[in-house]
Amino acid sequence: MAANSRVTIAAHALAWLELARQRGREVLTSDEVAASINTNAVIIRRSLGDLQRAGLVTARRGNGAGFSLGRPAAEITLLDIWLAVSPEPLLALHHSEPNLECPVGRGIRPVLTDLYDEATDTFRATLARWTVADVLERILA
Amino acid sequence: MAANSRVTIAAHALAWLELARQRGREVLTSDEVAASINTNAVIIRRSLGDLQRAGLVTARRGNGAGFSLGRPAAEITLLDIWLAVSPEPLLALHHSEPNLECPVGRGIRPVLTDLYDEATDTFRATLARWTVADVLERILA
DNA sequence: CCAAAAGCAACCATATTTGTTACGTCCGGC
DNA sequence: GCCGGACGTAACAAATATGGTTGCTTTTGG
Repeated sequence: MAANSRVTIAAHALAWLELARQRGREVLTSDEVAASINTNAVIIRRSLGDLQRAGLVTARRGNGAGFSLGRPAAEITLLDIWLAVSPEPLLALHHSEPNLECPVGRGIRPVLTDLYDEATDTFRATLARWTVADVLERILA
Repeated sequence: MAANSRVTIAAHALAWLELARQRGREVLTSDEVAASINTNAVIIRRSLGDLQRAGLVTARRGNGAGFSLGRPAAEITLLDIWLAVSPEPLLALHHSEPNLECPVGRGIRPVLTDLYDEATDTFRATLARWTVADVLERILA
């Protein structure tokens, strides 16, 4: 259980929702999504809950309820997913404050922050170039 | 203690080694490096041990020993550091195998692998544009 | 009203990271 | 050749995150 797989879970769920939609099933339950991903339904509800808060899916409760895409699959990028489910930085700064008596300890944090932000931005830009529709298309190809 | 700060620790240590070198101290002990980073000397020896295995620093043992840069600071990039300190994937695939009965479960892994690799490559490319000398220069500016 | 399904809280097991202690190993200097 | 300083490393603890599981509450269509 090292690196987190939340983007994977969420992308899988969205691709599956879209495929089901194309097949005429507008709504899937968390159990049905969980069956494809081979995990627990609670995990799916947690993940899709994040996506719902970001507007990427809609959830209906009550009898006959379930999840649907919140907007067309071609308008949901992997960046949208990443932002919805994984708010952690890719690289962390010091855990405890460095020694401010030392010139390096005093000045390094803003420099690394800038640098990490720059790298993270390029990472995000790549994710932004892919949509759920693209992913599903490549899966079915 | 969530996200790991190993790149930060290693970059800090290298910048500090370079500054010491410019000031005439070719060798620093793990205790001296730890003092700037405000952590334990064992953490430094572990981190610099990784860097040594990658050739980024040299370690001398015995009396009066310590660590020095393995090559000029202008020739050590942040990517070198990232690769040296055991880079985990930025995004993980499924934790347990998805349901292969489902078209999405069957096909999604290579697609996401490709996509994650592409994003990771751009992340790495940004790290590769920065050297320890650049970082130190910006710290002192 | 009822039943189905999301929402949610409380756990548990596992893994990782950082930190700490302790000890082995190496090696320059006396 | 010994000695002491410093790296190398193993073992362990505390804190945190993740994934998983169970059980209960809430919502809502029929």
